[in-house]
Amino acid sequence: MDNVLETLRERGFVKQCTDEEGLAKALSSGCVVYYCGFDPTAESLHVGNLLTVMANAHIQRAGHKPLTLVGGGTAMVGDPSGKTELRKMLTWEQIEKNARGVLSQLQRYLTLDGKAGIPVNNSDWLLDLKYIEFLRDIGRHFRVNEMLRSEAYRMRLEREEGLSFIEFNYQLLQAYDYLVLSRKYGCTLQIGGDDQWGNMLAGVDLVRRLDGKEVFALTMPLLTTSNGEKMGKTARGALWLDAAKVSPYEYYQFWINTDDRDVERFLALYTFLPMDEVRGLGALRDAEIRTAKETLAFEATVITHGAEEAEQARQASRAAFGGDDGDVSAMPSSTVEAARLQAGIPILDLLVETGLTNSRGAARRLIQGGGAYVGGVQVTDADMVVGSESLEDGAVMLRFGKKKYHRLVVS
RNA sequence: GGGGGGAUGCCCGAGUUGGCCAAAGGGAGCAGACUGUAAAUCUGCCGGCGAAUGCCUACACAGGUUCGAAUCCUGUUCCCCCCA
Repeated sequence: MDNVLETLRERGFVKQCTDEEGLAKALSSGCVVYYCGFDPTAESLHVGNLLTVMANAHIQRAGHKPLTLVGGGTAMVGDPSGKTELRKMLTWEQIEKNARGVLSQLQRYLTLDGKAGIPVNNSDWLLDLKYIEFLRDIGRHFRVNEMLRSEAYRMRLEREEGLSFIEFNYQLLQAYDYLVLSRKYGCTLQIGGDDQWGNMLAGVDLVRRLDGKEVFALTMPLLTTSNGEKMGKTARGALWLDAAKVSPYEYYQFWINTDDRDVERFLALYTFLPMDEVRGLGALRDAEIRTAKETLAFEATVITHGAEEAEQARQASRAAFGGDDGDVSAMPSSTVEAARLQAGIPILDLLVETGLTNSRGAARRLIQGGGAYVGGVQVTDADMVVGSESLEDGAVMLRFGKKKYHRLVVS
């Protein structure tokens, strides 16, 4: 069994580890049962979660067994780690719904058949906990001074918003999860984002104290782009992995717009390409690096949405930006009745209806700024009416700025 | 429980001797130029509707004073700090 830890390190996944040597040894001497938690705070995962998902995939591919913990119980409480403010409480119904969505997404990246990988949900053991019992058995092992010192809580204590007691409990619950999984499945490794470090250590300590067992924790770095932005965040919010929220085309666009400086790093983290290929692509310079970005976008889209969708996204992307070749059909589009187009549709209405802009005022400003195009021709008049003369191959191609396209297909 | 402070547009943050406030400034975002669907830079925009010097909605929530309130008063909610 080759050393996954080395692979992870080489690809940039490793941030902190409780005992690297010990872990390397464990990983190379047999199948390790490991766990990684995802709190179902939304019905879909996003690119920010993708890093740990990829790490999970590498470890499973190396022959180890993941327990993917969807935190239905912990989501009832809410993790303050890395959060600058109290997040709003979710209802149980919402959490359950989210949990189903999250789990089904994880199945795209990992084999979770109950044997090679096992989905678990901490609502199974957290929801029925007895308060006093829990305090006596688990709570007494936690030192508040120590907890307060941890980065995760300190940040909140320094802020105006403060920290509520319910959030303060989060760490105990996560630590308890580790204990349960250790006992029930022989789990000996927890992985997660570096903001989880404190919670993970608490778990490692708890298992050692109660059961005298040595278990490991391994964190992934919290990525920021070279521009200093949080990875996976766009102005519109998170970049979701759910095709219904973010189409494969948009997803592909996100990746192909990667900053030059991030290309090699992202290829290593978000694709399964061998490292020598990654380095080769990362060495490209100037306009050539677009090739590398295309590879990144394609591979990343394959992993999340499948080869077929990725191919379509690539074709659409080429059609929009690369010239004439490519297939336009995967571009964002909507339909319009032939009769309506015949009669003519004001450009302002069209821009709003297609979602390219959210108000007529914004559309007007866009046109004044010269950023709107119909069929490749710049719109100069905000009162322009689009009619069937703008049709090309049964559709009208609208463009908003440099990067946003929309095909209006006649039905 | 007592006392003090605070809640402003996507975020941060001015503004609180009532009108000049759709609200300074910064960031983010969008567009234009330059480029390589990159970065940096410069320019414009940045609540909604609108052709508009116009209207509507907005400064935690609900009322009130006033010709007129983000700014004053009352109540409510939430947050922070000090004391218990």
